[in-house]
Amino acid sequence: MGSPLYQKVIDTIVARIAAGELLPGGMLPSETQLAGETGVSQGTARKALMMLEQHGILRREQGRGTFVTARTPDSSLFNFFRLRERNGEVIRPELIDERLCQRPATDIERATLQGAPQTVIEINRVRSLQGVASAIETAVVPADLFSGIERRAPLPSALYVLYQQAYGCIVLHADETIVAIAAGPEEAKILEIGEGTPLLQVERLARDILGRTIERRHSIYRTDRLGYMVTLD
Amino acid sequence: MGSPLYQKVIDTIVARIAAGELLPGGMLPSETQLAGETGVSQGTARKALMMLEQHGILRREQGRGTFVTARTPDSSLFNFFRLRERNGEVIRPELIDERLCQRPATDIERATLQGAPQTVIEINRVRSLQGVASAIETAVVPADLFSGIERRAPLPSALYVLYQQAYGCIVLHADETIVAIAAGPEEAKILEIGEGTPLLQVERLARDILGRTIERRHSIYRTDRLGYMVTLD
DNA sequence: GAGTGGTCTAGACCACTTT
DNA sequence: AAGTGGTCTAGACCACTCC
Repeated sequence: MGSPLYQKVIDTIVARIAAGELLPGGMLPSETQLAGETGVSQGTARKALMMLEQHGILRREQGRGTFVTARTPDSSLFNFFRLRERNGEVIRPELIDERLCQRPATDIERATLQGAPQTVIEINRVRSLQGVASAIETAVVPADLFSGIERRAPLPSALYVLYQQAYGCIVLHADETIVAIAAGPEEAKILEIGEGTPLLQVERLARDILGRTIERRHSIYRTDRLGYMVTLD
Repeated sequence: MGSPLYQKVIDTIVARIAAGELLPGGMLPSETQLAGETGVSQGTARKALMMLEQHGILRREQGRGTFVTARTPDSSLFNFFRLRERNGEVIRPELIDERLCQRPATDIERATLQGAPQTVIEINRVRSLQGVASAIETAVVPADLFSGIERRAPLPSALYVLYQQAYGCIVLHADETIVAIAAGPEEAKILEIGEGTPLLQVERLARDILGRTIERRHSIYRTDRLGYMVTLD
């Protein structure tokens, strides 16, 4: 094998997390223990741990230990819900409507979602921000990967916490395409705005810790008082 | 001093780059040389170099050496111009109009831009994408930091390359706020669209290698055929 | 072949947290 | 006091690039 030793250590840790042996929030063995288990030196185990920390998979605290990053409602909100007040403050969205349905996957869903699923679950939700209906979200996930999710309704506000806790899918990364659209009759009615009002449309592909695309999400936001904040580097 | 040794190494390298002693694209001394110069071990110098590589400030190539990241027109386009075709392909924008003016800074500009400038340069440009006027950009920079920039008109398409090559400001990071707006009479005329057409408005604060906010940028995009692509993690 | 970064080891000491 | 991660060192060997 041409891969470095630390990569093997990384792979075993990621596999253990994905398999549920290491639970989010749980503590890993110490550097020396891990080194012994995997047959490498402490420095090499350390390198693996530091790389996983930088990927956001682990959290390390001096004097305490190394822990699996838990996707809490707060961290999920902060990382993957990008609507902010104009001054940058985080907003707590409120769920005001939710519908789930199971349906055949479209071609593009089959082509992009993990496992090329024949069937998907579609989750339609409307969120209210500061008392104003402001977001229409449609999440689509493979039915086989998230079997039984429809029986868990009503779902928590932060879906990614559910994905992690109930299905072991830790969402770490998302690619988004943002465009401006005019409100159609549907959106106008739900958001209580005039037809033609400019809205932000965000298409998201979310990937989990294993790099699998596990969700397609289509969101529409009112941005008359709020802004969608992102970072480039 | 309570700071680790590698931080000192990082600081000296960043200072040398900011001072123009190390030019973008230029090669740094080898790990062992750098270790000797700064009085640390090779491993410590290595750690500093790796951290700078992860911040995008350096680029390391096995067998060749370590180089200062050069902001080329291509890399600048790729990193900081996020309009893409719907399939994700990069687009080369064309400059079709440019105006510069010098004016007093507004309160918010003085509060956010490096050095609390009294005077700023405003750069207004219109870009065409695939033959269609599609972007109206307004960049505002401190006049003292970019003195004489008005005499360089017409400016290159990639402003960040100019900032780097002529003024030593290496832009590495940007925070953006995105909202949907309706085209007003001005935008409608320039972009040859109907008033009220939904447009994407992006407000950007760009920071350089020293963490200084050196540019405020206000961009308006047609997104009827293109999309603004970003990544979250 | 000489010089570069990439990997790996073994061990030392420090700072912090917990008991 | 014991255990954890954080820093630092010194040295080895490998893979790659360039001459």
